Amino acid sequence: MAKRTQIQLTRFELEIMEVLWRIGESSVREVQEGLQERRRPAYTTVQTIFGRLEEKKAVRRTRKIGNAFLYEPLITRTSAYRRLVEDFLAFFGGSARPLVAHLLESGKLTLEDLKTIEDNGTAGASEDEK
Amino acid sequence: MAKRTQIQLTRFELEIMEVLWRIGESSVREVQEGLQERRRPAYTTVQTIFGRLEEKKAVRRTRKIGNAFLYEPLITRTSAYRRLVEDFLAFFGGSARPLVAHLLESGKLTLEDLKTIEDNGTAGASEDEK
DNA sequence: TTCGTGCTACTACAGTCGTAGTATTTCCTA
DNA sequence: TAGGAAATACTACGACTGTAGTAGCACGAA
Repeated sequence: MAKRTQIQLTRFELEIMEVLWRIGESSVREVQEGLQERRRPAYTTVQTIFGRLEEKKAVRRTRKIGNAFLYEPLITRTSAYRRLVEDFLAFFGGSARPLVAHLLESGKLTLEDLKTIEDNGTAGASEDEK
Repeated sequence: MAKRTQIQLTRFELEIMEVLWRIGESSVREVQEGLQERRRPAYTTVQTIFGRLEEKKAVRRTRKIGNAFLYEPLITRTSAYRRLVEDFLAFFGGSARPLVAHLLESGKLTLEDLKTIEDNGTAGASEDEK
């Protein structure tokens, strides 16, 4: 194991990152405005989160425009979700199969879905880093 | 929707419940001893959690043996996990498909797995309440 | 050069969680 | 019936999260 991308993000931190991944390098203001209206906390709240994301090395300041800093993501979307999923999978003994089984049983997923995923999937997985 | 079984349990609470589901109605002491040795907190810690589980209406006291209370689960394993899964799914837009897609992409799940699940699954889902 | 506006830095706070100690009560046993 | 063991009841506390206020600095416009 070389590259520890094992950063644990909270729900809200992830929402912030989501915007950052979408619009790329940007200021606190831009990210705050990038959040959907409902669920848009105060500017300083977003700022606080940026501080925490910086500590966690999930983002970094790149430069200053006017008197505002710009931030860029330091981790990829995929790696963040990887961590999230792994943690979650721990509830199911660390293995994905019981989870999928549960999803089927509870009707969250149908056999149709699986078929579709099988057909589409895997081949076209690009878009992201390793 | 009739029966709100929407109780949110934390990791540790779920571990406690897991023991309770396994061994059935039992005392704090029994549950504590039912936890695997590593990861076995102080007796009073388990007790505290039982208090919280009681507040959340996830367990209730049934009777007293000696000077100890017995507890029984008020919710089923399935419903607890349902809630857990739903919350988690929210990260993926509430739908299971993107999650499964992610699992495949990240290698957590293989196409073999899916096949197996498809073959076994669904038919034999019994074991639990509605 | 002086303001005003916006941004940063710092501080705060309540709720949840994991963790456990202490004080008090309750039972059984000798 | 008195004593000790074990359980309960209550309290605490630090880390983490979501939330935001306030003080002060910086930059651009006038």
